[in-house]
Amino acid sequence: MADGPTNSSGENLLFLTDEQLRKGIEAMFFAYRGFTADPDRILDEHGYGRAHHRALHFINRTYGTTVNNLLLVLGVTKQSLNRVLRTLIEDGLVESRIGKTDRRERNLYLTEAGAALERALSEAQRERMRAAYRAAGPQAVAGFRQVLEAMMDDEIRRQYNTLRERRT
Amino acid sequence: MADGPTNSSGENLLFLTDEQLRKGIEAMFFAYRGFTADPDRILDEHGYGRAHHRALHFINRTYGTTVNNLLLVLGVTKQSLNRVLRTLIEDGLVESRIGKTDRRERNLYLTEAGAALERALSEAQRERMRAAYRAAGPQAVAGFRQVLEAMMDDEIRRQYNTLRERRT
DNA sequence: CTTGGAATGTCAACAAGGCTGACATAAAAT
DNA sequence: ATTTTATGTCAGCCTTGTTGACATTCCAAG
Repeated sequence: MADGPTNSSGENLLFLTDEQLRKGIEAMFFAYRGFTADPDRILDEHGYGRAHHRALHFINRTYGTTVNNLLLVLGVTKQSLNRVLRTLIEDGLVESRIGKTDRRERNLYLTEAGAALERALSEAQRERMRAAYRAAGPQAVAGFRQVLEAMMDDEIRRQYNTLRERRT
Repeated sequence: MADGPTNSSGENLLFLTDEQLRKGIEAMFFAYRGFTADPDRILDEHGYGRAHHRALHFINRTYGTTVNNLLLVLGVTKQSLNRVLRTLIEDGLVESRIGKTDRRERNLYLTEAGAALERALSEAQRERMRAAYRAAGPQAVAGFRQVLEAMMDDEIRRQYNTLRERRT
């Protein structure tokens, strides 16, 4: 099952052929397609795209976040994010309130309808993730997370690690 | 390290909270960004996008593949693929030969220049994958691959499994 | 053999969502 | 008080997805 010989501590003896790495690359590509497939279907019914999903997800996660905050996490330009936000606000899924301390900022919140769509999307995605986790087992899940974390860019990993438990 | 209690065989006792699953979802999102970051930079210098990378990758992998074959793997429409292929052919990175047995088909090959770019792209991507694998260790890598496979759609998993070793 | 359908690939036009540039407004600094 | 900086919005471009229309080639039914 392991991809090469190891010593007792399981470190430093990974012999990785280009072919093994290539296989990993393709696994990542194909798995990501599966990962987005279910929410994509739901989004399509509502006339939205993946960009809307990402926005809903992170607004839900960090209640009252600002536009600036959001685009740091999403890694897109504010102009690009703005288009998506505008439609979500117009459609009544997101509420944008002028900042209390800094009136340049806009604090973002999901409305009831926004929260409902977010729930539907993330439930579909969680369902697939849950099934994959169940099929692979807890040890595999731990390894999965370790490799993914190691694959992130450094600043992003910090972002990722500052997630804290939240109630919906 | 495990995500929940397990019995001796490590199966069937995964208690997955929504928060744990949400963390996995975000890990996937952020890791995929890292995964594509290095090739994206190279592509940008050449005026290409991710679509070109995918085409180069799979043409390299399955030498002489047809357009039809390719778009099944890539999961896009032939019209979309065609635009990308056309530029690659015009730029002399890909050669398109009329099929020998079926003259409707086009067999696709990388030229020397195309192979060189593919090598540069995949080397950058492999380097990140290699670093992540090294950091996480062989057991984690095995788990990573298991979860990714479980996350794919069924037909895609078949595609993925029919990969065979190839020399560049 | 011919003819009608199915398969393969190309061309055209449209939509989503990236991008940069220009700008209004608010805050901060000089 | 005025300049500089930060946040967010509006306009327009480009890549890459989409569907529709079509030419070519193959194959099967008559």
